[in-house]
Amino acid sequence: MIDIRLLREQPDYVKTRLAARGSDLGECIDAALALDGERRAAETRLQNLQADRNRLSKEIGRLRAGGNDTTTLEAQSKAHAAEMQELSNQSAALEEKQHALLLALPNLPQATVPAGKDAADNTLVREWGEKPVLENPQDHLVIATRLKLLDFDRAAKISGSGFVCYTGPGARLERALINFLLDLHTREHGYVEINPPHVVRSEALVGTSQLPKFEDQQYRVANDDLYLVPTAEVPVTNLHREEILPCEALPIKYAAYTPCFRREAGSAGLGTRGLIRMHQFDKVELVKICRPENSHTELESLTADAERVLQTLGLPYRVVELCTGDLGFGSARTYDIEVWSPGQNAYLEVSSCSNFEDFQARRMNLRYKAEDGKNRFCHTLNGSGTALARLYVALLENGLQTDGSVRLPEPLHAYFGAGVL
RNA sequence: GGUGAGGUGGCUGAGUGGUCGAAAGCAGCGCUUUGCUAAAGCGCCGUACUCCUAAAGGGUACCGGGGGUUCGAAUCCCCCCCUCACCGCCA
Repeated sequence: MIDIRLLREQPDYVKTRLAARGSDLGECIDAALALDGERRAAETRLQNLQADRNRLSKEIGRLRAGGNDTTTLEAQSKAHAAEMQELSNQSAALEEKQHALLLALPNLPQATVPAGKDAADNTLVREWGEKPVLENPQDHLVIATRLKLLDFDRAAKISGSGFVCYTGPGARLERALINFLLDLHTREHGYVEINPPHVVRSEALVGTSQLPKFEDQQYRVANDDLYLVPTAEVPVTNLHREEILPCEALPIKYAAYTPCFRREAGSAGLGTRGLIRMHQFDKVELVKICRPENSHTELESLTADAERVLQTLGLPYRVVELCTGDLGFGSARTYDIEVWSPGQNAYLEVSSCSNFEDFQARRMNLRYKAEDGKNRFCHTLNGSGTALARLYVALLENGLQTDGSVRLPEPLHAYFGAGVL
């Protein structure tokens, strides 16, 4: 959520920065500012009346204690009751409208984020690894079907399209990847492992800005008004919602595995074959909560931690920085890590490492107590430690041998128990 | 699903309808004493909004949320939410 004060004091600055995202939010901002003015006028008037009433009430108390008559003062105090009621209703209504508008505004991109319209304008930051030379690259779906790792047809029977059933060694490999990632991040990168609830309240989704704007992307459990998590970012970031953290507790680093549920309503990509885009997928997420002055370097190290996964597995990848037009709703800056997929002959996003600055923290009222005693908003960051389905794709396609088998990278052997599928 | 107990400032925890924004303690900050540490003493120490060009300084609101009673509500009444405990049912 954008600071209303920034909006009030530098509306044009906010407008130009948001305009870089490509959607014109000028009207929305003007509306919020107009409401702000109205609200404050009503509040000021109300507060003056309240001050008046408080003074009279005190006076009445004093007089009564002395046994004096107070009917005149009581009448005076009552005189403004109707107007006060009206003003109070007004300012509450205005406040609510303004809040709704503010929740609908995306985060400001950082000044250094390259300007651009869509993914085509993202900038290449670095590349790593050698693409394997394959005589006959195959799509992961072909490989997985031959090796009986996945069963899409039966998954569709029980859950509909967009779901997969991992079978036999296929299921075992998925489990191996989860363990491998959690161990890597907790043992070598200093993250604390979290296993959060997979179903959350709406407030949690508001906190990480999936709601109110992206309601139609969420799976809702109607009976209890709960939501299936679209990413572990939601429960894990919200762990400290409404808290004031001691400054020495920062940075907080969490790693969490959860399945992720997304309706992908209106998504063109859902037609994609295989594992690339599904309603349910596994992910190991990294979340950091840090001090504002450190969030810049924390994003770099978060990205490095996520890259380390691919380096350890020897999978070629590249890092791109998202341009202003491609940036997610809550993000001020994002690096995408894209793994090479020989079967698609393209790069696939596996990790999205974002700095939300204080955008989420303001929504969650997540603060820390600074050395000077002031409570300040934290900065939050996260990186999808890896969308496992796409990592899975990359492993199958990059590890394909001439005999049709798939060789797994050595670091996985301890988890999978065999080097070859 | 049933019953009970609770929700007060960063934390713990008092609070009779009228100087209660709220006792006390802890934590924090400052000062004094001290060679250092420790200890002790004294003082300061909530948040949001708002008025003011700004500072200084005012004002208002906030004791889970929302209504109500009242000149006046942390305190009385109603509804809701949440937390905890126990019981039942199921895994």
